[in-house]
Amino acid sequence: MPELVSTTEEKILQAAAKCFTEKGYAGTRTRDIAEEAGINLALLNYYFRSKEKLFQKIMLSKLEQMFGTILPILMDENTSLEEKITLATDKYLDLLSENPNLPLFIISEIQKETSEIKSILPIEQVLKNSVMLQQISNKKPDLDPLHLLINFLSLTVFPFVTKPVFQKFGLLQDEAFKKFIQERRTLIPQWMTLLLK
Amino acid sequence: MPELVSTTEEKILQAAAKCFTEKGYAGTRTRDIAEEAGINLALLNYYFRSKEKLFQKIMLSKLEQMFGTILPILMDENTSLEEKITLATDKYLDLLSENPNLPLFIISEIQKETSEIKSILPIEQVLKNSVMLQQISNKKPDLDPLHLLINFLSLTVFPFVTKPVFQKFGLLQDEAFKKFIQERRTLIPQWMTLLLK
DNA sequence: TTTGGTTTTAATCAAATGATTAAACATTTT
DNA sequence: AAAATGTTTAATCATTTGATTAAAACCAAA
Repeated sequence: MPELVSTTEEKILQAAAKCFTEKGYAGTRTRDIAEEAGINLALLNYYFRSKEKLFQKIMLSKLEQMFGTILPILMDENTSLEEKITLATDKYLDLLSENPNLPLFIISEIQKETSEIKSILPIEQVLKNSVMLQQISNKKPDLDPLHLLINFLSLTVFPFVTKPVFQKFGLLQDEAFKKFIQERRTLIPQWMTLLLK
Repeated sequence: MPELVSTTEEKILQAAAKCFTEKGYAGTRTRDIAEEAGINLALLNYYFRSKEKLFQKIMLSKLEQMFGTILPILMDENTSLEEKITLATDKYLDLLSENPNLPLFIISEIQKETSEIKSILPIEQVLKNSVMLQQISNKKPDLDPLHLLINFLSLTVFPFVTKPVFQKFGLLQDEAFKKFIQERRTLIPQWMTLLLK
């Protein structure tokens, strides 16, 4: 969804987000970003000092986009587990329909990354004490609740991660994929209910 | 599992597989591969002509590893759906435990790739006519069987794809992850049975 | 031991790439 | 308007990187 771009800085950020998420850090040349943004190559360094620094900015914003959406839902004390699941399904399918390669970008860059991300986003503590994990444990005391949380993420996120594979193999083109995701919007909560029984 | 390496060609192939799967095509320098293999840089070109050609060889072998394991199971006319599921779960959890970043490598490189992979691996026809999809359709005539196939792949493969993320965030270290996967070996068939009811 | 092919090495090339610089241009301040 | 500050540009630098070359080392057959 092309936002209205004004300042040079914003143009660079948007172009960088596009290049990095499509081609990864190593596969993106600073000249790609400059061209995509329609600016002079030197401006990139003028505004962001280096390719690495620019990348950090993009990665951080993508991490916030990815986890900022779902964490508040998982932490909410005032909703039931069922409500959390339908809410999270809806929010995530919306977010990922708009940003299909958001998860793949984060996953593959984190795998390559050597630096410490833990410090900027303390997911561990947040997740371990999350209300949702508690609620799952209550329903299924005999099972590590992480299984069901990962099942939920799998059912929701995995289709987007593998989208390029299916499309390259001629399976599930754009329209069909849209319909497919639309169907899962109601199916995933039903499936999760079954798994929680 | 470090195989016994003999010829130079094999050393290069193994080193290339390691580098490419860990750092991707763009993130790997031919010098990395040479160093990892303990050979002179020029030998890489002597044996494989170019980085690109070497990469194609690795990618093809990884695709075969990834799909060669499961396709025969999905196509088998002589096993029930339930047997297929337990068999495929076992085979895949074994394969992925040995090669944790196999799926992420294939997915992210295919996403970046512009070339045509369809021709070398005609997944589409194979999958669409697979016995397993038929068997799923028989059990759940009202649902696109692709949903359940993708659910199965999600439950099985997704944990490995997101492994680096969880580990970077201090969640699920090596031993815990092993145990986690071990648990899923029996859980996934149970869950699939529920979803097929 | 010589011969003839194969494999390996060190040195080097050309292109690509991240970054910098000095000057030009634009905008704001005085 | 002039000066000062901020932004943009073209040109260039220094490294990195994929690839090549010519010579050396190796090895099996004669």
